[in-house]
Amino acid sequence: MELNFGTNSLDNFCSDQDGLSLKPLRCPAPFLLKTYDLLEEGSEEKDGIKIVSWNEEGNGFVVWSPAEFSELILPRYFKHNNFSSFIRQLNTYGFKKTSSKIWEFKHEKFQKGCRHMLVEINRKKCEPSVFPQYLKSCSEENAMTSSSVEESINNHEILMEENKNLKKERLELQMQIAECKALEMKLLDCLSQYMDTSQNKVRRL
Amino acid sequence: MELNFGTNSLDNFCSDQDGLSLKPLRCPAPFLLKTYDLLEEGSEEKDGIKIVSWNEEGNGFVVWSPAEFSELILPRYFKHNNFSSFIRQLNTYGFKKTSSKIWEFKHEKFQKGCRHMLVEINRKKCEPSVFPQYLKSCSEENAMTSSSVEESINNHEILMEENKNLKKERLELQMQIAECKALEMKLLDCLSQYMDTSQNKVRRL
DNA sequence: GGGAATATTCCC
DNA sequence: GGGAATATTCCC
Repeated sequence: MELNFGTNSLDNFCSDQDGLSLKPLRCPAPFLLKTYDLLEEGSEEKDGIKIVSWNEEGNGFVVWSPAEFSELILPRYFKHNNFSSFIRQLNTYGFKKTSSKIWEFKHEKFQKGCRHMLVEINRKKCEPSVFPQYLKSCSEENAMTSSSVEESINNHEILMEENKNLKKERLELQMQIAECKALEMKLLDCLSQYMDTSQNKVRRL
Repeated sequence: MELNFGTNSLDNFCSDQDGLSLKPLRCPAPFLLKTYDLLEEGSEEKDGIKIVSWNEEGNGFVVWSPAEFSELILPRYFKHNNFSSFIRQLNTYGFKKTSSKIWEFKHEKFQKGCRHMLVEINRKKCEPSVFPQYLKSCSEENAMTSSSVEESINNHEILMEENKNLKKERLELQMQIAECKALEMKLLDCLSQYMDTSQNKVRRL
């Protein structure tokens, strides 16, 4: 079974140590904590050969032996033993592979001795571009060489599929709009605050 | 580690048995297959006491002993040993708890001896409540019962109409988003200009 | 029970 | 590398 590393909570707020002032403190994502801890918890070795470690500069890490890493390390920290799933997560959090020769990964905010910086690493949101590719949902099935009944059923299914996709797309667009509106509010808020501040500044002078 | 049950693929299409006609066949979701198999693979017992089994009528199943079920059964089929995660999945797929006294669950399409019916069980889609749900109605009409030719034509026209409207709506939403983005740009511009201006003002004073 | 975030898988 | 579906977790 999986080890438990203190913070398993999925939300990003923790209570303060003193238990009184409940100022919301950000917690790093579980994936980041586990990956960091995995590097700190002893230089992982097998038969005297390093499996995974921080790099020389301490500003990245190297998986020296992906096979051993997947088999021995991953299942101790995650619910799987697939190297590719681990990579997928690294990408999700914006890590970059630095070399085509070795499995070295870097992220500006992922550095040896800087566990506190992990909070600044954010999961990438999937933000569709302003005009999404509605070309994708277009159905391009030509294989209707059978009787007209089948054909009609087939057409029906294609229509249903397209319909379903359109509804999904609509929802996504509506959510995008909501996000835009939220951002507008923030900007307006920011603008008005700025105006206040600088007016005061002028007044004081 | 987890057992592997034939179909682990996450997409819902399988190739035909004969390997020639590649008509897409739906595969049940992994969760459903595992839950079904878990019930078929021997009456799970511990010390002569049933842990989980089909109910009398074979139209549902009962977790007789949640503690043993979580500890012994779940990790053999899933990547966890949490009863509540299992329940969460059941809810996601539309199962209903039938009693407040025992952990019995039913789904119309989940019946003993009917593994093939699992394909008809669909995951509930999460539609955020922020927006009006005037889209919730049409999703699962497969059963064209009797003199279905006229009906099918009728349905077809309705679908076409709905489809057309959806595309129109999409365009409108995309335009709304474009406007939002433009406004955002203006606001940002305004903000930066304002900052410049007021800094200059301060400098002059 | 279900919304929503993160994790894992599969596919392009 | 990343999109998208399903799985798992956490919270209300």
